[in-house]
Amino acid sequence: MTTQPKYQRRKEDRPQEIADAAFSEFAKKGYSATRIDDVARRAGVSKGLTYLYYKTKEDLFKAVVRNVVVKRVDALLDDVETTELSSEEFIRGPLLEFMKRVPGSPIAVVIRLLIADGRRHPDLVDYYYDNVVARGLDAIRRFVARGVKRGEFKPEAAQLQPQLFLAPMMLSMIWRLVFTEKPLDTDRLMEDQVDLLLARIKA
Amino acid sequence: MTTQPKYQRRKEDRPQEIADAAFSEFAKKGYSATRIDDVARRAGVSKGLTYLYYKTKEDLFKAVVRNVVVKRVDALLDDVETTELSSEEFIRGPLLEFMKRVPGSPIAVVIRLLIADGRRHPDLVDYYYDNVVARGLDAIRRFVARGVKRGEFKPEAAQLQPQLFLAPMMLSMIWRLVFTEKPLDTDRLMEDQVDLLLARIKA
DNA sequence: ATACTTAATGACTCATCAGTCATTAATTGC
DNA sequence: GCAATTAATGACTGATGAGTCATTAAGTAT
Repeated sequence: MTTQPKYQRRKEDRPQEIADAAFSEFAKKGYSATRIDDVARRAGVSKGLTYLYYKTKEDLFKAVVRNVVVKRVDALLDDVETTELSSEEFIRGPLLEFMKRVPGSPIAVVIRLLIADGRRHPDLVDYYYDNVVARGLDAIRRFVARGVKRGEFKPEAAQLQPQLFLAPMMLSMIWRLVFTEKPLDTDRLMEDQVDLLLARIKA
Repeated sequence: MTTQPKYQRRKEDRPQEIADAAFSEFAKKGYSATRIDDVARRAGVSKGLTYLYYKTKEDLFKAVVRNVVVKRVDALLDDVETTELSSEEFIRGPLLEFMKRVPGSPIAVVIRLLIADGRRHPDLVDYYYDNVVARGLDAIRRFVARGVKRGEFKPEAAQLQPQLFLAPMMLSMIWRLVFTEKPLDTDRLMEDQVDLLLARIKA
């Protein structure tokens, strides 16, 4: 019987594992109610190790948010730029699908964390705004402009605030976060908004 | 020179004063970052007195939410029932005005608290849902139904989810809470949504 | 005036938890 | 194999803050 080691050294994987565990804990309990001890236990490491890779709890929090955010946004934005679909088809297809997924995704969790604790982490809010919100809104604007240029949308469409597309998604997120068990057909909400908007802007 | 007393006994006013102070502190820092000591100082009383009127921090939190909520909702709902205006006039007038005020009002602060800490206070969420959300949604539904009956709206209007009216208000609230300094014409957002909806449902 | 009731105080306790660091042991290089 | 390196541990510290309670003194009744 070989004496099995108490642990293995895995300096490449630990930071990611700790960040993943932290995401789960933050998602479950929010920032301040989450204890580093719990994060460590979930990641299967000691408390001390967490501090080897992340100097403070705040550092860990920021790493988690950046982590979750960066991965998700790029795919859709690329899609917007390269799609072969007509504007209406793209909106009713990939864009709607994306929006429907958001309220149940980790993005919703990050939003909750930003709402709850954003004021204590202004640089994080800025980061999120620059990398998600600004880019997303800009993509919508360019997409609509392209539709106008192609003659698919009326010229006035360019005047619309892009947030109008996202408002039901936002409400759906909040609804699910707060009133988890109360029913709401969030998919239909977003479909109806798309209908309203397309009826208004289609050429 | 009369020796002036160190304090006055004002058992009628203290609870309200403490709740008001707590609202300000919760609004500024969120639930868990707020210390009872700060609440007491702001209310001009000692920490111990807070515990005379509110057994725990959680009790105080609940009192604050109920306090803010109850006052605001009734006025508008009465208005919906008794207005002499046509449906469109009412929507473009009093309803829109109300919605525009919400993102900057204490209601927004309560929403933030519910998003951040609602999961630890499920009975509070229920209370809020029953007294604000359910009543508000129901009022919109009845209002639309009345418009249909009067021939102002198409019959299909009754099928709309009332949340569609509120989505931009929700987004505006969150935007202001998180991205305080980033510009967004939240008033126009709500006006545009009302335009979209009226265009769809007007008879 | 005097005794009584209770609003109000603030020093204290106790639990929690972020962050430290001396120690242990897995791995690497020779 | 053996030493050097450093990933990883976990007991400890110090600060913080919720909640307590013995004490004080403002108001009230007699």
